[in-house]
Amino acid sequence: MAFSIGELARRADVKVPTIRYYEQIGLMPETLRTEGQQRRYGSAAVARLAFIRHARELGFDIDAIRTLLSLQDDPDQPCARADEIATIRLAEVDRRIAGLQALRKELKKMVDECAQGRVCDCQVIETLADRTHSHKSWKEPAVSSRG
Amino acid sequence: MAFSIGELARRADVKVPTIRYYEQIGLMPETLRTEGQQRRYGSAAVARLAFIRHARELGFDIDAIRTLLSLQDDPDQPCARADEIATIRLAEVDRRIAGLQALRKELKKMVDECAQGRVCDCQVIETLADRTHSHKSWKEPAVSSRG
DNA sequence: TATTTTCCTCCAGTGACTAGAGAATTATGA
DNA sequence: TCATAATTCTCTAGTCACTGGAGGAAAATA
Repeated sequence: MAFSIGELARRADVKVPTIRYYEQIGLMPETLRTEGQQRRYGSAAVARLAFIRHARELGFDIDAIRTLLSLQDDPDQPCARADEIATIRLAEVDRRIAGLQALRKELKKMVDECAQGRVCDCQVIETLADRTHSHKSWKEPAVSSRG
Repeated sequence: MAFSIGELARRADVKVPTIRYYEQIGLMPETLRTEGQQRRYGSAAVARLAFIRHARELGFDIDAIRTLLSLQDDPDQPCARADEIATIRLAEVDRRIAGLQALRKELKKMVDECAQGRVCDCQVIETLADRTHSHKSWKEPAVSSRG
């Protein structure tokens, strides 16, 4: 019932530096320390961290999670605010899916039509260079490559 | 046929500091300057910037775009490399769409089932707190809020 | 000419981590 | 009990692709 940051990391499936980062920005509370200043956690920390992780997976940003956590910490409030956050996020996800599907179509066309010849006739390059293409205001966020 | 950075920004629909940033990282070449050191561009710059912008919209990262641009600059090479980049990106997009659709389903369920009561019975909070939920390895990148 | 607009460089900040240095602490095996 | 190995500590800096501001100079307009 008092385990290390590494153990917490394993149990909640979150990296160790990420836990320290969450503590630093106030998402995770400061916790007990050993005499040697090492952090020790209990099961509540696992639950909270799992909550955060899950919310991150669902694409909520830290600020939204902060609100969600404060709601969870004070469970007698009406949940309209939590619902609102989730609803906003849902609309965002819908927009994103639509954008990605348009993107997919274009990429597919590019790849399919590439004649595997010289660059001068390459459809991939052609398509990208085509300024007559309709520009949507939608923008995809950067992709973080992870192993 | 020699316009300012602001005009280029308008023509390619890219912000002014972004153009300077692209020059700094070598995506856009250094360009002519006036006596007073102000940048001047021609139509080639518009085309190149539009190419970059379009590629970014399609979710290519800067490194991929660098490769694509070097291919475009040297159009006698085989286009297998460009095709490969686009193919990799297509697979990535497919994965992303699948992930977002799972996410969407979960969010929808959360919102639909929220009884608009107290937080203690809120489905949104419940779902997020539920550690029995199956954790996928897929992770959505952070959302940049833009106006 | 006077004013306004646009431009310049440089530096710092964003979000959500991730990685590394260098030292201290804890756990394990003989 | 001690040596060693694994883990942890703090602190700093780096990632990506920009974005914004300060303070000043140049260009465009009235």
